[in-house]
Amino acid sequence: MTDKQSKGIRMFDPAFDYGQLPSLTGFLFRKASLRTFAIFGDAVGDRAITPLRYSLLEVVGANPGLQQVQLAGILGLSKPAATLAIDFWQTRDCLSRRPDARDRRSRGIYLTEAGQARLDDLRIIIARQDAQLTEMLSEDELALLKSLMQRVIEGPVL
Amino acid sequence: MTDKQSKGIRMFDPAFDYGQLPSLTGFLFRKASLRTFAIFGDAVGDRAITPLRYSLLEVVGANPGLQQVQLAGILGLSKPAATLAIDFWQTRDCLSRRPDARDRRSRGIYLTEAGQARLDDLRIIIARQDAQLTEMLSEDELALLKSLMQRVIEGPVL
DNA sequence: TATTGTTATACTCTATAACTATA
DNA sequence: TATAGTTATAGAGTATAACAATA
Repeated sequence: MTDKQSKGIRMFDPAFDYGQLPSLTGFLFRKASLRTFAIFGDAVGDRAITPLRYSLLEVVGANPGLQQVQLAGILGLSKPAATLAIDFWQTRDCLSRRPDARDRRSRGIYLTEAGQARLDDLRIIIARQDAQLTEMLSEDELALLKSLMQRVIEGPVL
Repeated sequence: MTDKQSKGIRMFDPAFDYGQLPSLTGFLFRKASLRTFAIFGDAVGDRAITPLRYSLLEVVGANPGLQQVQLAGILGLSKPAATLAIDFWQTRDCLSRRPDARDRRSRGIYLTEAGQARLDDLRIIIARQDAQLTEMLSEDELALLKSLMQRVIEGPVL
Protein backbone atom coordinates (compact mmCIF):
# COMPACT_ATOMS: atom_id res chain seq x y z
CA MET A 1 0.00 0.00 0.00
CA THR A 2 1.53 3.27 -1.06
CA ASP A 3 -1.07 5.65 0.33
CA LYS A 4 -2.44 5.49 3.85
CA GLN A 5 -4.85 8.38 3.37
CA SER A 6 -8.43 7.24 3.05
CA LYS A 7 -8.69 8.71 -0.44
CA GLY A 8 -5.98 6.35 -1.60
CA ILE A 9 -7.69 3.17 -0.48
CA ARG A 10 -9.25 1.64 -3.56
CA MET A 11 -12.07 -0.65 -2.61
CA PHE A 12 -12.16 -2.75 -5.76
CA ASP A 13 -9.37 -3.23 -8.26
CA PRO A 14 -11.01 -3.67 -11.67
CA ALA A 15 -8.09 -5.84 -12.77
CA PHE A 16 -9.32 -8.72 -10.62
CA ASP A 17 -12.43 -10.81 -10.24
CA TYR A 18 -13.95 -10.83 -6.76
CA GLY A 19 -16.23 -13.79 -7.36
CA GLN A 20 -19.54 -13.49 -5.54
CA LEU A 21 -18.16 -11.10 -2.92
CA PRO A 22 -19.53 -7.87 -4.45
CA SER A 23 -23.02 -9.36 -4.53
CA LEU A 24 -23.00 -10.07 -0.77
CA THR A 25 -24.61 -7.36 1.33
CA GLY A 26 -22.47 -8.37 4.28
CA PHE A 27 -19.34 -7.81 2.24
CA LEU A 28 -20.57 -4.33 1.31
CA PHE A 29 -21.12 -3.61 5.02
CA ARG A 30 -17.57 -4.65 5.77
CA LYS A 31 -16.17 -2.46 3.01
CA ALA A 32 -18.27 0.47 4.16
CA SER A 33 -17.02 -0.04 7.71
CA LEU A 34 -13.44 -0.01 6.50
CA ARG A 35 -13.97 3.25 4.67
CA THR A 36 -15.72 4.69 7.74
CA PHE A 37 -12.84 3.68 9.95
CA ALA A 38 -10.27 5.14 7.57
CA ILE A 39 -11.88 8.54 7.24
CA PHE A 40 -12.71 8.54 10.97
CA GLY A 41 -8.99 8.32 11.65
CA ASP A 42 -8.21 11.08 9.15
CA ALA A 43 -10.85 13.36 10.67
CA VAL A 44 -10.02 12.88 14.33
CA GLY A 45 -6.29 13.10 13.82
CA ASP A 46 -5.35 11.10 16.91
CA ARG A 47 -5.27 7.41 15.93
CA ALA A 48 -5.69 6.41 19.56
CA ILE A 49 -9.23 7.75 19.49
CA THR A 50 -11.01 4.83 17.89
CA PRO A 51 -14.72 4.61 17.11
CA LEU A 52 -15.15 2.43 20.19
CA ARG A 53 -13.48 4.93 22.49
CA TYR A 54 -15.50 7.75 21.03
CA SER A 55 -18.66 5.67 21.53
CA LEU A 56 -17.77 5.23 25.18
CA LEU A 57 -17.48 8.97 25.67
CA GLU A 58 -20.74 9.55 23.82
CA VAL A 59 -22.63 7.00 25.94
CA VAL A 60 -21.21 8.32 29.20
CA GLY A 61 -22.15 11.83 28.14
CA ALA A 62 -25.71 10.75 27.44
CA ASN A 63 -26.01 8.55 30.57
CA PRO A 64 -23.90 10.02 33.37
CA GLY A 65 -23.21 7.78 36.34
CA LEU A 66 -23.53 4.38 34.69
CA GLN A 67 -21.77 1.45 36.32
CA GLN A 68 -18.85 -0.11 34.47
CA VAL A 69 -20.69 -3.39 33.91
CA GLN A 70 -23.55 -1.46 32.36
CA LEU A 71 -21.16 0.31 30.01
CA ALA A 72 -19.56 -3.02 29.15
CA GLY A 73 -22.99 -4.39 28.27
CA ILE A 74 -23.98 -1.41 26.14
CA LEU A 75 -20.71 -1.41 24.22
CA GLY A 76 -20.47 -5.18 23.90
CA LEU A 77 -17.26 -5.39 25.89
CA SER A 78 -15.98 -7.73 28.57
CA LYS A 79 -15.45 -6.23 32.03
CA PRO A 80 -11.67 -5.98 31.62
CA ALA A 81 -12.05 -4.33 28.22
CA ALA A 82 -14.41 -1.78 29.76
CA THR A 83 -11.93 -1.15 32.57
CA LEU A 84 -9.19 -0.43 30.03
CA ALA A 85 -11.38 1.78 27.84
CA ILE A 86 -12.35 3.85 30.87
CA ASP A 87 -8.71 3.96 31.98
CA PHE A 88 -7.87 5.38 28.55
CA TRP A 89 -10.07 8.42 29.05
CA GLN A 90 -9.38 8.77 32.75
CA THR A 91 -5.64 8.98 32.00
CA ARG A 92 -6.54 11.86 29.68
CA ASP A 93 -8.65 13.55 32.41
CA CYS A 94 -11.85 13.10 30.43
CA LEU A 95 -13.65 10.56 32.62
CA SER A 96 -13.85 10.08 36.37
CA ARG A 97 -14.88 7.13 38.51
CA ARG A 98 -16.96 8.21 41.48
CA PRO A 99 -17.87 5.94 44.39
CA ASP A 100 -21.51 4.88 44.51
CA ALA A 101 -22.98 5.51 47.97
CA ARG A 102 -25.62 2.79 47.64
CA ASP A 103 -23.29 0.03 46.41
CA ARG A 104 -19.71 0.39 47.44
CA ARG A 105 -18.56 -2.27 44.96
CA SER A 106 -19.50 -0.18 41.96
CA ARG A 107 -18.34 3.14 40.65
CA GLY A 108 -20.29 5.61 38.57
CA ILE A 109 -18.62 6.92 35.42
CA TYR A 110 -18.88 10.63 34.65
CA LEU A 111 -17.45 13.12 32.19
CA THR A 112 -15.04 15.62 33.66
CA GLU A 113 -15.21 19.21 32.49
CA ALA A 114 -12.35 18.49 30.09
CA GLY A 115 -14.18 15.35 28.98
CA GLN A 116 -17.33 17.31 28.20
CA ALA A 117 -15.28 19.78 26.14
CA ARG A 118 -13.50 16.92 24.34
CA LEU A 119 -16.82 15.24 23.59
CA ASP A 120 -18.31 18.48 22.28
CA ASP A 121 -15.37 18.80 19.88
CA LEU A 122 -15.48 15.18 18.80
CA ARG A 123 -19.22 15.24 18.18
CA ILE A 124 -18.75 18.05 15.68
CA ILE A 125 -15.72 16.56 13.97
CA ILE A 126 -17.36 13.17 13.69
CA ALA A 127 -20.74 14.44 12.51
CA ARG A 128 -18.86 16.32 9.79
CA GLN A 129 -16.85 13.29 8.71
CA ASP A 130 -20.00 11.19 8.74
CA ALA A 131 -21.66 13.65 6.37
CA GLN A 132 -18.56 13.42 4.17
CA LEU A 133 -18.87 9.65 4.11
CA THR A 134 -22.24 9.94 2.38
CA GLU A 135 -21.73 13.17 0.46
CA MET A 136 -22.46 11.46 -2.86
CA LEU A 137 -26.05 10.78 -1.79
CA SER A 138 -28.95 13.20 -1.89
CA GLU A 139 -30.75 14.00 1.34
CA ASP A 140 -33.59 11.65 0.40
CA GLU A 141 -31.24 8.88 -0.57
CA LEU A 142 -29.36 9.21 2.72
CA ALA A 143 -32.59 9.05 4.73
CA LEU A 144 -33.59 5.97 2.77
CA LEU A 145 -30.20 4.31 3.30
CA LYS A 146 -30.40 4.93 7.03
CA SER A 147 -33.89 3.52 7.37
CA LEU A 148 -32.96 0.40 5.38
CA MET A 149 -29.80 -0.03 7.51
CA GLN A 150 -31.82 0.35 10.72
CA ARG A 151 -34.10 -2.48 9.65
CA VAL A 152 -31.21 -4.76 8.77
CA ILE A 153 -29.49 -4.02 12.07
CA GLU A 154 -32.56 -4.72 14.16
CA GLY A 155 -32.92 -8.06 12.42
CA PRO A 156 -36.04 -10.03 11.67
CA VAL A 157 -39.06 -9.64 13.90
CA LEU A 158 -39.24 -13.14 15.34
CA MET B 1 -23.35 -11.45 27.81
CA THR B 2 -25.66 -14.37 28.32
CA ASP B 3 -26.26 -15.42 24.70
CA LYS B 4 -23.56 -15.79 22.08
CA GLN B 5 -26.00 -16.74 19.31
CA SER B 6 -26.54 -13.95 16.83
CA LYS B 7 -30.24 -13.83 17.62
CA GLY B 8 -29.42 -12.93 21.19
CA ILE B 9 -27.27 -9.93 20.36
CA ARG B 10 -29.42 -6.89 20.91
CA MET B 11 -28.10 -3.96 18.94
CA PHE B 12 -29.67 -1.15 20.94
CA ASP B 13 -30.88 -1.34 24.52
CA PRO B 14 -33.88 1.01 24.78
CA ALA B 15 -33.05 1.63 28.44
CA PHE B 16 -30.06 3.79 27.47
CA ASP B 17 -29.38 6.88 25.43
CA TYR B 18 -26.81 6.46 22.67
CA GLY B 19 -26.32 10.18 22.06
CA GLN B 20 -25.70 10.98 18.41
CA LEU B 21 -24.43 7.50 17.61
CA PRO B 22 -27.64 6.17 16.01
CA SER B 23 -27.73 9.14 13.65
CA LEU B 24 -24.25 8.40 12.27
CA THR B 25 -24.23 6.35 9.09
CA GLY B 26 -20.76 5.06 9.94
CA PHE B 27 -22.06 3.74 13.25
CA LEU B 28 -24.85 1.92 11.42
CA PHE B 29 -22.27 0.34 9.11
CA ARG B 30 -20.31 -0.88 12.10
CA LYS B 31 -23.42 -2.37 13.70
CA ALA B 32 -24.41 -4.01 10.43
CA SER B 33 -20.92 -5.48 10.13
CA LEU B 34 -21.13 -6.89 13.62
CA ARG B 35 -24.43 -8.55 12.84
CA THR B 36 -22.99 -9.88 9.57
CA PHE B 37 -20.00 -11.31 11.36
CA ALA B 38 -22.14 -12.93 14.04
CA ILE B 39 -24.50 -14.70 11.67
CA PHE B 40 -21.58 -15.56 9.36
CA GLY B 41 -20.09 -17.50 12.25
CA ASP B 42 -23.37 -19.21 13.03
CA ALA B 43 -23.88 -20.21 9.40
CA VAL B 44 -20.39 -21.50 8.64
CA GLY B 45 -20.09 -23.38 11.91
CA ASP B 46 -16.31 -23.37 12.04
CA ARG B 47 -15.25 -20.15 13.81
CA ALA B 48 -11.80 -20.41 12.23
CA ILE B 49 -13.32 -19.64 8.83
CA THR B 50 -13.57 -15.88 9.04
CA PRO B 51 -14.94 -13.56 6.36
CA LEU B 52 -11.36 -12.67 5.43
CA ARG B 53 -10.34 -16.30 4.97
CA TYR B 54 -13.44 -17.00 2.95
CA SER B 55 -12.67 -13.93 0.82
CA LEU B 56 -9.22 -15.30 0.12
CA LEU B 57 -10.65 -18.56 -1.11
CA GLU B 58 -13.20 -16.72 -3.24
CA VAL B 59 -10.56 -14.48 -4.86
CA VAL B 60 -8.21 -17.39 -5.54
CA GLY B 61 -11.09 -19.31 -7.07
CA ALA B 62 -11.90 -16.40 -9.37
CA ASN B 63 -8.25 -15.61 -10.21
CA PRO B 64 -6.19 -18.80 -10.18
CA GLY B 65 -2.44 -18.40 -10.13
CA LEU B 66 -2.14 -14.98 -8.51
CA GLN B 67 1.08 -14.13 -6.72
CA GLN B 68 0.97 -13.75 -2.95
CA VAL B 69 1.76 -10.04 -3.12
CA GLN B 70 -1.15 -9.56 -5.48
CA LEU B 71 -3.46 -11.36 -3.08
CA ALA B 72 -2.13 -9.23 -0.23
CA GLY B 73 -2.94 -6.10 -2.23
CA ILE B 74 -6.43 -7.23 -3.16
CA LEU B 75 -7.30 -8.23 0.39
CA GLY B 76 -5.60 -5.24 2.02
CA LEU B 77 -3.12 -7.39 3.91
CA SER B 78 0.59 -7.13 4.62
CA LYS B 79 2.80 -9.78 3.06
CA PRO B 80 3.18 -11.75 6.31
CA ALA B 81 -0.57 -11.68 6.86
CA ALA B 82 -1.11 -13.05 3.35
CA THR B 83 1.47 -15.77 4.00
CA LEU B 84 -0.41 -16.84 7.13
CA ALA B 85 -3.84 -16.71 5.48
CA ILE B 86 -2.57 -18.91 2.65
CA ASP B 87 -0.91 -21.22 5.18
CA PHE B 88 -4.29 -21.59 6.87
CA TRP B 89 -5.91 -23.05 3.76
CA GLN B 90 -2.85 -24.97 2.62
CA THR B 91 -2.74 -26.77 5.99
CA ARG B 92 -6.33 -27.79 5.24
CA ASP B 93 -5.40 -29.00 1.73
CA CYS B 94 -7.53 -26.33 0.08
CA LEU B 95 -4.82 -24.16 -1.50
CA SER B 96 -1.51 -24.99 -3.12
CA ARG B 97 1.56 -22.87 -3.89
CA ARG B 98 3.00 -23.70 -7.30
CA PRO B 99 6.38 -22.46 -8.51
CA ASP B 100 6.23 -19.82 -11.23
CA ALA B 101 8.47 -20.81 -14.17
CA ARG B 102 9.04 -17.21 -15.29
CA ASP B 103 9.94 -15.77 -11.86
CA ARG B 104 11.36 -18.25 -9.42
CA ARG B 105 10.89 -15.88 -6.49
CA SER B 106 7.14 -15.98 -6.71
CA ARG B 107 4.58 -18.73 -6.32
CA GLY B 108 1.16 -18.96 -7.90
CA ILE B 109 -1.75 -19.74 -5.61
CA TYR B 110 -4.32 -22.28 -6.76
CA LEU B 111 -7.30 -24.11 -5.36
CA THR B 112 -6.82 -27.82 -4.85
CA GLU B 113 -9.64 -30.16 -5.73
CA ALA B 114 -10.65 -30.21 -2.06
CA GLY B 115 -10.40 -26.41 -2.01
CA GLN B 116 -12.74 -26.10 -4.97
CA ALA B 117 -15.24 -28.38 -3.23
CA ARG B 118 -14.91 -26.41 0.02
CA LEU B 119 -15.41 -23.15 -1.84
CA ASP B 120 -18.47 -24.50 -3.63
CA ASP B 121 -19.96 -25.41 -0.25
CA LEU B 122 -19.06 -22.12 1.38
CA ARG B 123 -20.45 -20.07 -1.50
CA ILE B 124 -23.85 -21.66 -1.00
CA ILE B 125 -23.83 -21.41 2.80
CA ILE B 126 -22.72 -17.81 2.71
CA ALA B 127 -25.09 -16.71 -0.04
CA ARG B 128 -27.88 -18.19 2.07
CA GLN B 129 -26.78 -16.44 5.26
CA ASP B 130 -26.42 -13.20 3.34
CA ALA B 131 -29.99 -13.50 2.13
CA GLN B 132 -31.01 -14.13 5.76
CA LEU B 133 -29.23 -10.96 6.82
CA THR B 134 -31.57 -8.91 4.64
CA GLU B 135 -34.68 -11.05 4.79
CA MET B 136 -36.75 -8.18 6.19
CA LEU B 137 -36.31 -6.21 2.97
CA SER B 138 -38.25 -6.63 -0.24
CA GLU B 139 -36.37 -7.46 -3.40
CA ASP B 140 -36.60 -3.85 -4.55
CA GLU B 141 -35.47 -2.50 -1.21
CA LEU B 142 -32.50 -4.84 -1.19
CA ALA B 143 -31.46 -3.77 -4.69
CA LEU B 144 -31.76 -0.16 -3.62
CA LEU B 145 -29.73 -0.73 -0.45
CA LYS B 146 -26.98 -2.41 -2.44
CA SER B 147 -26.76 0.35 -5.00
CA LEU B 148 -26.62 3.03 -2.32
CA MET B 149 -23.94 1.06 -0.45
CA GLN B 150 -21.89 0.67 -3.64
CA ARG B 151 -21.87 4.41 -4.12
CA VAL B 152 -20.81 5.06 -0.52
CA ILE B 153 -18.05 2.46 -0.78
CA GLU B 154 -16.64 3.85 -4.00
CA GLY B 155 -16.47 7.27 -2.40
CA PRO B 156 -16.83 10.65 -4.02
CA VAL B 157 -15.85 11.10 -7.64
CA LEU B 158 -12.94 13.50 -7.18
C1' DT C 1 -23.05 -17.32 47.20
C1' DA C 2 -23.26 -13.77 43.70
C1' DT C 3 -21.60 -9.44 41.76
C1' DT C 4 -18.39 -5.20 40.79
C1' DG C 5 -14.20 -4.08 39.37
C1' DT C 6 -9.09 -5.08 38.80
C1' DT C 7 -5.17 -7.74 37.68
C1' DA C 8 -2.87 -11.66 35.45
C1' DT C 9 -2.56 -14.10 31.51
C1' DA C 10 -3.18 -15.75 26.93
C1' DC C 11 -4.82 -15.63 22.22
C1' DT C 12 -5.70 -13.57 17.72
C1' DC C 13 -4.71 -10.45 14.32
C1' DT C 14 -1.91 -7.42 12.21
C1' DA C 15 2.24 -4.78 11.38
C1' DT C 16 7.37 -3.73 10.65
C1' DA C 17 12.00 -5.44 10.23
C1' DA C 18 15.31 -8.70 9.01
C1' DC C 19 16.42 -12.45 6.15
C1' DT C 20 16.81 -15.68 1.83
C1' DA C 21 16.37 -16.34 -2.89
C1' DT C 22 15.89 -14.58 -6.81
C1' DA C 23 15.57 -10.59 -10.44
C1' DT D 1 19.55 -2.56 -5.85
C1' DA D 2 14.82 -4.09 -5.78
C1' DT D 3 11.22 -7.58 -5.19
C1' DA D 4 8.68 -12.22 -3.57
C1' DG D 5 8.09 -14.71 0.19
C1' DT D 6 9.22 -16.31 5.03
C1' DT D 7 10.43 -15.86 9.73
C1' DA D 8 11.06 -13.17 14.00
C1' DT D 9 9.15 -10.05 16.85
C1' DA D 10 6.12 -6.72 18.83
C1' DG D 11 1.89 -4.13 19.60
C1' DA D 12 -3.17 -3.68 19.73
C1' DG D 13 -7.35 -5.50 21.24
C1' DT D 14 -9.98 -8.80 23.25
C1' DA D 15 -11.18 -12.75 26.18
C1' DT D 16 -11.25 -15.94 30.38
C1' DA D 17 -9.74 -16.87 35.07
C1' DA D 18 -8.50 -15.58 39.55
C1' DC D 19 -8.81 -12.28 43.02
C1' DA D 20 -10.43 -8.52 46.52
C1' DA D 21 -14.17 -5.99 48.25
C1' DT D 22 -18.84 -5.81 48.92
C1' DA D 23 -23.76 -7.34 48.53
